[in-house]
Order: sequence, then structure tokens, then C-alpha cells
Amino acid sequence: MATSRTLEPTPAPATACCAPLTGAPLSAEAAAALARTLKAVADPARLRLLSLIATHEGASACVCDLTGPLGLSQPTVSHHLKVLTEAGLLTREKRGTWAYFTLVPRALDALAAVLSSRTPGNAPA
Amino acid sequence: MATSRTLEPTPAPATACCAPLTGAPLSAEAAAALARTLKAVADPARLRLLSLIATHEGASACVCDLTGPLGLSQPTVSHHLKVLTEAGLLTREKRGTWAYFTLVPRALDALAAVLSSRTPGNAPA
DNA sequence: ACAGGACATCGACATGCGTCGATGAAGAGG
DNA sequence: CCTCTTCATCGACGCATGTCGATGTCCTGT
Repeated sequence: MATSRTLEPTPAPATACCAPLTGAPLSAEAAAALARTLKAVADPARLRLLSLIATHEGASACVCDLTGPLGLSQPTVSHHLKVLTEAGLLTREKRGTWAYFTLVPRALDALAAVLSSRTPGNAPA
Repeated sequence: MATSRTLEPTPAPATACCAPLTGAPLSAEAAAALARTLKAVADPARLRLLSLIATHEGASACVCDLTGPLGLSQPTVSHHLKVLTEAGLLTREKRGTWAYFTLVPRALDALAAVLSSRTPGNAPA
């Protein structure tokens, strides 16, 4: 629904950037944004997808490589991959007939940093 | 449905303990357990609850302290606190008429550690 | 004993979400 | 040109979940 069409594939910037969570009370907007990203990860199928892609050769895999291990239909896998991509956790690259999905390196770490009380120390890169 | 009834209030031990996620493919059971804990956190109201309790004096708060800032009804807040408690993220302590909720120190960090590719290095304690 | 406050539970409602089969679009190959 | 494979989208179904008002339980204070 929304207004009309969301053409941008990644409206959410992976995470609310930097909210310690245990440091200061979250605003309603920050909580909603963070929850949206967390909801993308809080699913068994999507967790396994992230894990499968991460451990795959080259850290990238196509849909046909994932339907088997997951035991889900191709449309369902495609749907989950879209959710993860829109959450900023995966990138899609079309190579000929195949679509290869690669996980965004820093995305999961950023999400983890928000949850933990942290002290990130230094910028990783 | 599961089998029948889960009488134990905390069936999930906060997290699947130690699953790098980006290290080896998750099993269906591990993914389900991890998703169950993540689902408890993937909610705006519950994220704000965690944040409010963490930043509260003594890192513990009663229900009456939380309904106001959240803007939700008392039964709803009580429900969310129950979900967080059953996920192993909060502990409930009844003091007289009031019920004080405190967040389990290591729980969020453990969850964050599973998400990030990490390198735990040393036990944080 | 009685009244009042704090919290949990119950039942109900609306919405969201995961899953599938069927169909459509895009490219590779004979 | 035609066919086959790969993937995305559509429509639909059923279950899970967030929210509330009403009610019940426990404790405190008069």
C-alpha cells in the first residue's frame, strides 16, 4: 500500500545507526526503526538464509542453492531474500539467469552493536 | 502447537548459547531457538521497555513507571514484560505491592554476540 | 473488616506475517 | 523461433501477535 510504490530497495539504513539501547531511552521512532530491522532477522528461515549465504563459497549464493537446504518453496525463499535485502542485510546481483545474494559485511555487526551495551572501541574499518 | 504445554516460564536459555551464525550453517532447531529470542526483542514497545528499564535508577522499574512513558495500557505493558521475562531478558521481583523488573546483564550481549561474526576473545566477566 | 492501589490473567478483536501454487518476465541455448 | 531454466510477483489461506477493556488476585493502610 503505502503511498504508491517504493522504488528504493533499501529505505531502512540497516539499523538506527548508533543507539546504545542501554544508554539512553529510545524514542518511539528509533524503536520502530530498530524493531523493523530486528523483525527481518527474527525468523528461522531468514536466520538460516543468512547463515547459508555467509558460509557459502564466496559468501554469495543464488536462490537455487538455498531452496534445497531450507526445505521451502522457491517463492518463499525469494520472499525472505527480498525482506533481508530491503532491511539492508543483503545485496542482490543479477548475473545472467541467476541472482546472487551477498550479505552486507558490517550490517549484522551494526545490529549487534545496538543490542549490546557495547563500547565499540574503534571504527572497524 | 508443540507437544502440549510449556509450563516452565523460561524454556529458551536466553539464546542458543553460542552460534556464530556467519561461521557455520544453522540447524533448524538452533534457528528456531534464536528466532524465538529475537522475536521477543523485535518489537518497538519491548525495545523501549528494555531501554527504559536499563536507564532507570537501579536498572529496575515497576509497571507503573513504564506505562506512562510508553503510552500503552497496563495490561499491554504487563504482557510485554512477560514476553521479555520468558525470553530470559528480564527478571521479575515482587516487592510488596509492586513488581520490579530488572534486565539480565549478559542476555543482550549474548544475543549480540550471536549476530556479529565476532571473535569473542575472552569471557567478558 | 473494609476500601483502595498494583499487577496478572482472560477473552476478543484487528492486523501482520509466513507459506504455498500459479503466473509472468528475462535470459540461455538449440 | 521455440523451449527450458531461473527468479520475481500475485492472490489466497491460516496462524501468530499486539492491543484493549473487564475481571480476578494480592498486598497495604485505615
